[in-house]
Amino acid sequence: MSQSEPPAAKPATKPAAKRRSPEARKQEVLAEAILYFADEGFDGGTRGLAKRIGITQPLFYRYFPSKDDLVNEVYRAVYLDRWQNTWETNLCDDSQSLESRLLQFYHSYTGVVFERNWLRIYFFAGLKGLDINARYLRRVETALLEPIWAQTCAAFGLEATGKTPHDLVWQMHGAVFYHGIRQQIYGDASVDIEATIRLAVKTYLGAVTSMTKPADRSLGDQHD
Amino acid sequence: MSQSEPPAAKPATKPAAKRRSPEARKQEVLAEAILYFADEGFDGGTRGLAKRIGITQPLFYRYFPSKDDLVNEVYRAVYLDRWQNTWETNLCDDSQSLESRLLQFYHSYTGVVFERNWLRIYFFAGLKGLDINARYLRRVETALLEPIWAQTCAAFGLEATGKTPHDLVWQMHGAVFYHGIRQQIYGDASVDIEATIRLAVKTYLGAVTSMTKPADRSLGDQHD
DNA sequence: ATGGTTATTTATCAAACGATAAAGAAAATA
DNA sequence: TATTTTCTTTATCGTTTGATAAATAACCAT
Repeated sequence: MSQSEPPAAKPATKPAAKRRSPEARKQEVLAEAILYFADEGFDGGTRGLAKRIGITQPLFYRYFPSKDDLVNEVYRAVYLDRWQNTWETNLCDDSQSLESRLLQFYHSYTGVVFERNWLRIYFFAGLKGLDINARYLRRVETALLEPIWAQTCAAFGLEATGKTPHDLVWQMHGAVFYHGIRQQIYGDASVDIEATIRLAVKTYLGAVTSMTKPADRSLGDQHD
Repeated sequence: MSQSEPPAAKPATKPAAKRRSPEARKQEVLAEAILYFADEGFDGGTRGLAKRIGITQPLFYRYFPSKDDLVNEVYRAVYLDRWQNTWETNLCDDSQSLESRLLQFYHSYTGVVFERNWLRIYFFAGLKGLDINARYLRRVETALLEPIWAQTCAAFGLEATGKTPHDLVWQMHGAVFYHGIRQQIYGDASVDIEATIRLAVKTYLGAVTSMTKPADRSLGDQHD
């Protein structure tokens, strides 16, 4: 720890944070808070976060009225700001095959969602009972899964049964999402994510196909 | 205190916990701790837990050396003790069809795992970086998913490619597990769990079937 | 009843928490 | 340079946390 400061022997008192504009400082705090709360959970102390940033703890209260306000801004930054509207529009773009649209969507979606900070904060919030998760899930359903099912019905000539997405869509989505959980929450980074996506999409389309021709073959009744 | 307390009217001071045997008391504390930590997370205070049980806070330290020790016993009680060896044996019972074995297994498995306390503690532990989750997941893989794949290969006449379960098994498992997450973590209790199980098993068997007859039909390449 | 054992409580500690007020120091203005 | 502004720190408050020691009270054996 013996850092040799050029101008004479510094008393080694404190680094002291450089003075910054309120705008820049607030952004810096927010960015570091995302990393910090993703690591420690929302019970992480403000002093630990301050040390990580290199400022003193009371400085937070110049930029955020309370810790809760900081936490809420973290939510907003992680969830709302990372939502890509291209997901929805690309899913409905008829110029490509449904399969390639799904592959492309999940490639982009998992690129955002299967990130350590995103997923951990998502579960921290869910366990804390904040309505953020339920609202996000509803948005996923209406803005992503419902279009997926509608597009599927259109591609396969099925009549859409109301707007609610078929359970098969939830299954595909769950299979992909579970991969991210294994990877980011459990720390199991074994399998390739792209392979999981390809298999989930292929299985989904295969299941829908076998829905269209009901008497394809008696599967599920074989007694080995 | 030169004053006489009214002898009749109960002072309404404190209930005072009834004296119990160490064995019984420890079990009671452990049982309540499971409920408490599932609600509050592992950062829940020992005083809150004490009030819930109806004892005073220092009494914990007669039965558990520290809070961490109590937490560890909660893990053990929730994960290890609820594991059913019948899962593994029933999955390998050839007298029933593979489909009914899978349906029966997931019915029993989700009955244990899709319980609020189990799942919440599971994720609290996972987010805290405890190795419990990784170990449990490895047990699921070796004791459940590998047998499922082996049985599947046997039923369909496939040669098992090593022991590692095919990704299709992970997909089925993930689809089912994701349902529990939506239900217990996000609070979305919309769909029926049994329907999810049936669909996941059916989709899995269908996908395996289409693996056996490769040129069944060109699925996944249709341009609507 | 009497005395010993032990389950439980009261009282208390040191540390860490979120938060506030006042002092200090860098930048901006004059 | 002198003065004002404002970003940052020091010092501190009140509360809550996990944990310990000593005092109380219930049970058991005699």
